[in-house]
Amino acid sequence: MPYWLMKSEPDEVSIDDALAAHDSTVPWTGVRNYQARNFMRDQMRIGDGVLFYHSSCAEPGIAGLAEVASTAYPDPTQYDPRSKYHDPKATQENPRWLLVDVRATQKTRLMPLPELRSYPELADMQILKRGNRLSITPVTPTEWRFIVKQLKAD
DNA sequence: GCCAACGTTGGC
DNA sequence: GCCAACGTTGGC
Repeated sequence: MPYWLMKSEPDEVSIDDALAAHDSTVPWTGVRNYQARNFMRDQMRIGDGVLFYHSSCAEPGIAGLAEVASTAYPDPTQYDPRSKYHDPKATQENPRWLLVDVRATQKTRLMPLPELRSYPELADMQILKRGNRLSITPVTPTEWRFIVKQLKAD
């Protein structure tokens, strides 16, 4: 079972927002990076584990756990001229951008970025690498188990 | 607000 | 296909 870390700006969709949504499920709109899109299209499967990460905020870090709840399908915001995610080059016949549904399963304590950096076990996490900007990154089973264990320890 | 890092664009 | 310019991300 693969695992993922997915960044969301809590001003847009926080873990609380996701838990409050119908079925605790939100469409992961707005991914506009080909590598992240390809992860969703080619590798994500229903039931994959997701670390719900808050980014671009006062205290960035892992804020909850979630799971992939759909396979990839076209992101409707690409067709909406009023959306900031609008892409004039996308057509119904040839969608450029995809999304998956994500179901939040639990809010955890916040595990802030400096704490993530403090664990030697997590030194190879993509999110911690210099210049990392990808909004979706794979997480190894070992990293997943370690993080979940830390989150449940208190 | 700053700025390093990196992806995309477009002229050639 | 190269690569400079530009735009965006995201932590600080």
